[in-house]
Amino acid sequence: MAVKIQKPRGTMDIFPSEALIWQKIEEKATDVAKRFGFGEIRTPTFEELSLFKRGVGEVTDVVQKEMYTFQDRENRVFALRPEGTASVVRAIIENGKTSDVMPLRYFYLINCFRYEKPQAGRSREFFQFGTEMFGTKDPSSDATVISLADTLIKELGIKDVKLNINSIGCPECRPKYREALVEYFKSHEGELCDTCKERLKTNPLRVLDCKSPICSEIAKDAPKTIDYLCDECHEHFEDLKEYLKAQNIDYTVNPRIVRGLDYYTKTVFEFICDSIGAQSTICGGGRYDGLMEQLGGPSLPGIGFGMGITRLILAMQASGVLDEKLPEPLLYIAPMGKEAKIKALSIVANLRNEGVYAECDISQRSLKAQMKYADKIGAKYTLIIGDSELESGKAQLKDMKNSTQSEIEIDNICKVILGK
RNA sequence: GUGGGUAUAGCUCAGCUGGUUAGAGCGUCAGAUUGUGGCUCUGAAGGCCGUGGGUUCGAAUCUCAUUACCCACCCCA
Repeated sequence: MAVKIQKPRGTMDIFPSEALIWQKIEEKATDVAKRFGFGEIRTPTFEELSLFKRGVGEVTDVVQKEMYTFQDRENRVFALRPEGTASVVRAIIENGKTSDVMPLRYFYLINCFRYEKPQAGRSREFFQFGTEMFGTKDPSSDATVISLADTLIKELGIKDVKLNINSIGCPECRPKYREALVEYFKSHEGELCDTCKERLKTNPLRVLDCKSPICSEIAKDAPKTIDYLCDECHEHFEDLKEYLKAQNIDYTVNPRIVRGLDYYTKTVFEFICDSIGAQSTICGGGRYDGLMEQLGGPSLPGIGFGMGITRLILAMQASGVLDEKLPEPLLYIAPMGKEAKIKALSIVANLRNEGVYAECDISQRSLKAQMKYADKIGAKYTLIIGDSELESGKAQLKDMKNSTQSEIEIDNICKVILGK
């Protein structure tokens, strides 16, 4: 026997009944994005490795230990995209979209790849709905992008979601904050967990959202970014809060949310759903005013978010709103004999051309088996065509729900069915 | 990368302290007097018990390794 081949670790197979949920989310996301003036953008699945190094940040975990990189035949080094933003920025610059009407607004539905250890809500190939807006630094644009995410989450029926917002400042004010933070944690260095001792040197901001009880207790009294914001960032954050209120969006200011991608500035936010396990962030995003310039484009402020599709599905399951059903045929035709089969195929073809889901036997099954099959696939009506029916031109149309039959002209079947 | 748990039929699971041909329910397919589904009944297909070593007269059962899955850390969507 041949050796079985398994799917790569952390990937998934999706079959029709589950794909329905994906389709619903994709349709809804596309629809909501459209209402906010966002158009779809599609970019390559892989890019030059250096794009992500420069875009996401050389010292981030994502770039340092989670990328799928490879060389092609000419020894060019590429990486499967670990996120969507860097590619969009690259595409905007490369295609001169920076001369388009501002703000630029794009959304995407993509697969991303990160070499991680799989767990609930986390896989190696994962899928996200993302949006990017460039060309406005006004806080009302932050509020608009957050509203887009909020609208989609609500329309998908997801319950018990909390919006956390924070501001992590700009290159102007962040160094001062960082300094104060390091100083504070240094005074508690002995009590911190080992990873946090390390983080204190590499990325002190991350100590803030360590989940170890001791660290989080210490972090409670740590200096807050919002107390160290420069005037501009402070005003931006205050305005954002006002604009969120104006749109009836509930939020919590959480001074401890810190994003792991380097490009964020000022506003950062997360939508959190606690009922789906440890990976509870269903949407994360923020402002990245320096990214466009960082990647060789003009200085254009930007803001956006990413939403994990599988996490949305988990959240929808937890909210009990998954009721998608596979389509059921309006008509099933059971032909007896070749002449009848020819007739059945022609009727079914006509109905399909009219946009109706119809089936007839394609497996040489007995009549009894055909009726069973029609029942299993949920056919609304069945029609049996045999020699006598062909001769008389009339047949019994059976309503499968209440078992009633009515005589119809075979040549009229399309009209009758379309009227149902 | 670090921990903990799990692995028997397509699915959900039995299988007592190692003992002959490996079990159930559901599902699939086929039948139950020749052209009518749902209920019931009968039958069939489908497992080298995740994979590879070891202990033993004998391993689904004990042991080691490996792979995958689940959960958590980490990180993030």
